[in-house]
Amino acid sequence: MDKPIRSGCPINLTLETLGDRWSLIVIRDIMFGNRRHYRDLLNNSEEGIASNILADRLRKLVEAGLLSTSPDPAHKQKTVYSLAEPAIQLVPLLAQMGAWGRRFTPATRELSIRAQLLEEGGPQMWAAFMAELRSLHLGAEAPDRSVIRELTDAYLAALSG
Amino acid sequence: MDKPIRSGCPINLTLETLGDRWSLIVIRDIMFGNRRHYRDLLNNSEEGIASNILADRLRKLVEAGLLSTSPDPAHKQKTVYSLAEPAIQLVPLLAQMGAWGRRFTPATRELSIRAQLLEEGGPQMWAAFMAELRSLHLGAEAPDRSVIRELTDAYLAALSG
DNA sequence: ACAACTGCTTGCAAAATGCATACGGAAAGG
DNA sequence: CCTTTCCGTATGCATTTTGCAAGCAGTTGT
Repeated sequence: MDKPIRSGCPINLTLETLGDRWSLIVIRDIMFGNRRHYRDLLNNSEEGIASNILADRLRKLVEAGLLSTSPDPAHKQKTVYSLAEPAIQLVPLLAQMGAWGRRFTPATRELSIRAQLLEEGGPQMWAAFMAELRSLHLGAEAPDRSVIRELTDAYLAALSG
Repeated sequence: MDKPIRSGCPINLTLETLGDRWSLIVIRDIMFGNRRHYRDLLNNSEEGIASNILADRLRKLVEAGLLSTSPDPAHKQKTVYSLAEPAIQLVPLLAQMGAWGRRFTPATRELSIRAQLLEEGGPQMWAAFMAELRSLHLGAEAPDRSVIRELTDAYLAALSG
């Protein structure tokens, strides 16, 4: 059942886990958009992910230990998807991806604001963001600083500006 | 001919450029292994890339401005592949990928040594590495520090240790 | 002269992706 | 209640991507 590992190189293994067009998109939406349900991820997907692909990726990411699921107490049919610690530690990777994309791809201004903030904030801001994610997803204590609010405010300001 | 862009998000655009199983593997081998020719990339591939996939990726990466080609003065049939500036600026991204893979995947010890060094070296070491790559690939002046040698020495030591 | 090597292509099978539609059950609105 | 909408998927099917083996015309080393 397990597909064979191509090599023990950490870069290769990261690619074998996350190196497709959708896995990191799903994690990005959960992380930055706080989308916790399947429908939320499906309908508010900026890129228009297909329903079967989304279901498949969620299943694989749970299997790989990057996400966890729990029933939604407020709605018997809903499943809540949460980031596990390995996914939370993708913050620096996603920050670098945003930084690179901002420089070398035709990213739009509004969608680049958050990447810019996260790049300028550096490792200190990433750590604050991860602390906040541990609070939102793992039940850790809430930190003082809300990076998500900082990012969202900047994004909304860019939209209206 | 151009495939349509799915969204202007910098993370998505980075994935559309590099988010497949092989593109970053090819860049990694050129960057860390200094493999500059097609056969070198094909035969010394740790992961066993297929010849048609390699040819396709090299073509796409050149098109995307990440690599450039030049004739090899010493061999009329050989093409030299060089990293362009956008690829050199993937160093921080690859460093983060190595760091994540080292923590959360079953990476082998020997192949993780370089990732560990690059992680511990931090942005300062990344900058030195990029300066060295600009010297090797873009004809810039040679820097004092050779990060490639540091990495290779550590790797060879790990092999024999 | 000849074998080995150069970058790359071709044919073809297998797998992944994309899209529309369907699902049984649960919630929401009248 | 009763109907509509919403829930997280599954299914069928076409298209695209990947993977593997073999081949090719020209160049190089022996």
